[in-house]
Amino acid sequence: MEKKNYTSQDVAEVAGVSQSTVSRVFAGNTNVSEKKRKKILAAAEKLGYKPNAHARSLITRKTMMIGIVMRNIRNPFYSAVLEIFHNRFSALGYHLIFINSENEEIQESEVTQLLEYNIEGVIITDALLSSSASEKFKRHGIVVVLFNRYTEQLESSAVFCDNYLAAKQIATYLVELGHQSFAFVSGPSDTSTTIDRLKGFKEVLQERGITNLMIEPGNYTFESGFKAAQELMTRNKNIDCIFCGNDIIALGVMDAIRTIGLRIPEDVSVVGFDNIRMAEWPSYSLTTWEQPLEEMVDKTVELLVSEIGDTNAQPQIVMMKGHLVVRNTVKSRK
Amino acid sequence: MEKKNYTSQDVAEVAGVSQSTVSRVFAGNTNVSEKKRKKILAAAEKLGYKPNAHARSLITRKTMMIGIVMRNIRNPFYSAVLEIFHNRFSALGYHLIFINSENEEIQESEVTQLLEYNIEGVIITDALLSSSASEKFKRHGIVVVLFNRYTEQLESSAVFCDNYLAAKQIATYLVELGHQSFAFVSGPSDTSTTIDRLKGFKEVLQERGITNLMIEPGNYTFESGFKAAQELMTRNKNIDCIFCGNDIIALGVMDAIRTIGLRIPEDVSVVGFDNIRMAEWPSYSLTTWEQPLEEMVDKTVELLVSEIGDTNAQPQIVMMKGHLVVRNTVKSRK
DNA sequence: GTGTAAAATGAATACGCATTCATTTTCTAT
DNA sequence: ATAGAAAATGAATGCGTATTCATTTTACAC
Repeated sequence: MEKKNYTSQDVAEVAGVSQSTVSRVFAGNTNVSEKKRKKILAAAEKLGYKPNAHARSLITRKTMMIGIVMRNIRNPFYSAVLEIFHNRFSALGYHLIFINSENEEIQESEVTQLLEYNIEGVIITDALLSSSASEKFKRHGIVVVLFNRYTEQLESSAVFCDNYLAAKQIATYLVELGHQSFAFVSGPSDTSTTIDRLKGFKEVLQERGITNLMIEPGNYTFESGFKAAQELMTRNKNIDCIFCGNDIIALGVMDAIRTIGLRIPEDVSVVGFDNIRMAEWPSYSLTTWEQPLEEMVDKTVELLVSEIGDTNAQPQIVMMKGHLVVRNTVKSRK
Repeated sequence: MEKKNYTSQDVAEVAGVSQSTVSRVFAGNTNVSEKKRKKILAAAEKLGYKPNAHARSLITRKTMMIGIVMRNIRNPFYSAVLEIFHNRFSALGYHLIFINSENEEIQESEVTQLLEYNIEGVIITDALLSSSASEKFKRHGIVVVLFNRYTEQLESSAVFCDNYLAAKQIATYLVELGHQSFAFVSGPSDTSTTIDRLKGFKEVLQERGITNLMIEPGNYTFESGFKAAQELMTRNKNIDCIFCGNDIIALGVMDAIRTIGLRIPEDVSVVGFDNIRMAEWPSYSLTTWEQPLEEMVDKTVELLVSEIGDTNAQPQIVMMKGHLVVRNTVKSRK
């Protein structure tokens, strides 16, 4: 059993044609007679020939590779994101190089590796993009699109939910249902999602003259939500609603509250963000904000692909809406 | 702002040396004088040069790329698996091409694409490997290691938990606590995990002369667990324990049972498999079997890397143990 | 200083393919 | 049948690198 990787030259010899013609067949070039095409395909089949993507990319300058950088793949929201991105890119013939950034910021070495592979674009989800990294990508003509994030400098395109507006609507909803004492469990304080969600929430409360808002830091994990809720409820027993930076925090918050012996929503209302699948599990049945995940991914892919084709495209910011999904974790207190 | 991708030739000209010498520096070859090395690095820095991985792989015949095929990334077990695999391979300088197989079996087109990229190895997790695909990989000298799976023909290495033994111990545990009426919610019936877990469970019951075992099909999702439990409990109200094919099924089963109005573990005991993080969430506190995830990944990586280096390595089967994690979903009925 | 071994260097080449350009073959209109 | 256009083909070339081989430079012992 041979393990040799056959080349287009080998196929050409078996088929009795030139290497050029073999190449034309596999590049989808139409200028090949049907007779030779069949001969070539037969020879290729016999040899088990497949084109070498690396040699090809050297000439075409297309690698059909996209980098996707995530930090918290264990957050079900991002598992779903990854799945959908894969489906979309796969359909377009692109391949995904998966990078799980262990640190908040994407690391230099990770950037370098992506550069060496000449990826055509990169999607940054819940990791931070340093301006140094951003510049490197730009310098090498690699398209960057931020997903569920944006940077102030608007140096790369970004697709995200209007977190500010969503938080305002959630706050309004809670206020109008008669809640009095508010708490917010945040994600990392340097992420745009956290900043905007807090900002919108705070603003509405201020407008309504409500001052008792407690803010507890979290990091978008169940454990941080659990701890935050314990902390909050011991510091202030009057809290009657908690807005959580994301769903996974909300689940932790709910478990903590129940562990203390309080009931949801009778004693405390809880609202999440994302609408991950678990939010609708009967144990939680969480009222939350649904991000239009599929549409966000679609738009991201669309932006990325179009910018790959266009060397001097301008960065675009796409903000989506989403909507409140009412389940059973909020109670009217009027 | 130039967007040109500079080559080793460009660096050579700036540094006043030959292309060979530049290549030597970036390939880590030591035969370069310190003086020229510095000049070259300075020139490379100035130009923003980076080696081209594709051109390099053409010569070295090493792509440093590994394919990882998963089917159900939304199962938290596999999110964790992906994260750990990435960490390990990243440390070794390998890159991960992520494939989310939408079908049970890895598709021909996916195999072809991986082949064209000359990946050095592929890890198949919860997808099925057709013998046609397996043969293709083998034919092209691509190492295959199955993770949490194996095939009867032993044509590729595999790392998995001893599901048969684990299921036997779980069955024994339940029997000795005095349970009388058993149910099993399975995964897809053609996976080795399902087959072995069912086999071990069944055998112990037979040994003990217990015949009332109900088997309900599932597919390793929450929804399937939920539905299965509804079905089981309406068909047979006496069931006092349910062994679930994996944790995510178990969570669905628990929610269904509680929705019906029964209590866990007072009315029904539930046991899962995997020990995903959610299993220890207070809402569930699931008794389950822990798979030694990190060790399994480590072993898989070790096997893969060693087989990459050794063209005629023999397939190895590595079976690990794991252990029961007792929480609060099983009650003694004696 | 000379002679020799070792280290450093550059020219040339190959990796596998797509593409350009020149040439040959086939097709169409008359 | 023949001119002319169109299609098909092959030879040659280059993508960016690592590596071999021959040559030059340096280091070292005497």
